[in-house]
Amino acid sequence: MTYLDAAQFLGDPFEVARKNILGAILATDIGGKRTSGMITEVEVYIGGSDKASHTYGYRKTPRVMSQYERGGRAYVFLVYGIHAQFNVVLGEAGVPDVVLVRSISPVEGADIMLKRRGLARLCPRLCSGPGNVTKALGITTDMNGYDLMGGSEIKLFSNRCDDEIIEARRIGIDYAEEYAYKPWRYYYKNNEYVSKRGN
DNA sequence: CAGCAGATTGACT
DNA sequence: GTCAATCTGCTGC
Repeated sequence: MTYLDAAQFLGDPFEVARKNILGAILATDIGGKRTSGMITEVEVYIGGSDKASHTYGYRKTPRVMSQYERGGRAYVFLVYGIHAQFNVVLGEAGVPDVVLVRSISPVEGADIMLKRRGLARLCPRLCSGPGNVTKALGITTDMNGYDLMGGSEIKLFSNRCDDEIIEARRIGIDYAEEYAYKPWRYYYKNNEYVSKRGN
C-alpha cells in the first residue's frame, strides 16, 4: 500500500474529499496491532466561511489549531464529552479545511476492532458513525495533529473504489443555518458501512 | 465564572 | 421515541 502524498491533500476540498479521501484506507498501528478500513462516508467542513466548522471565522482555540496545519495531518476532537471524531486536514498551511471520516468498512484486524467495540460479530455498527470509527481503530484525542503520511500510529493509504457516490446534507449541524443544508456529505451507494442514508 | 450546547451513541420506555 | 454520559469552549452576567 502507498501513502497518500502531500499533493493529494491540496486543491479543491470537495474534489479531494471525493477522489482522494473517500475510498482510501485508514489504518492504525497501536501496540503492534494493525487495524484498517476503507473510508465509505465523509463530510467536508470549510474553515472560515462554513458555520458548521469549528474554525468558522478563522477561530483559533487550542484544540482547533491542527486544522491550520498543512494538509495530511489528523484533526481529532471530542464531541459530547465522550466520542472522539477523526478528520483529515486539507489545504496549504493556514487553510483550515477538513474532511470528517464518518464510516469505514473493515479491511484488516476486524477481530481487534470487534474487541475494542465490545461486539461479537461483524455488523455495520462496528465502524459506521464517527464515534464508532475512532473507537474501532483506537483513535483518541491525544492523536490530534498526527502525520498521516508515515511516522505516526495513524496512516492513510491510497485506494480506489468504483462504487457510485451519493451526496447528502451533513449530520448533526442543524444550528448552522444555510450551511446546514449544503450537500457536503458523500457516501457509497452500495456499501452497508454508512451511518445514515438520504437527507 | 456559571450555564449551556454540541460534527454521538447505546440503553431503555 | 426519550434520555444520560461528560469534556471543551462560547455566551453572558
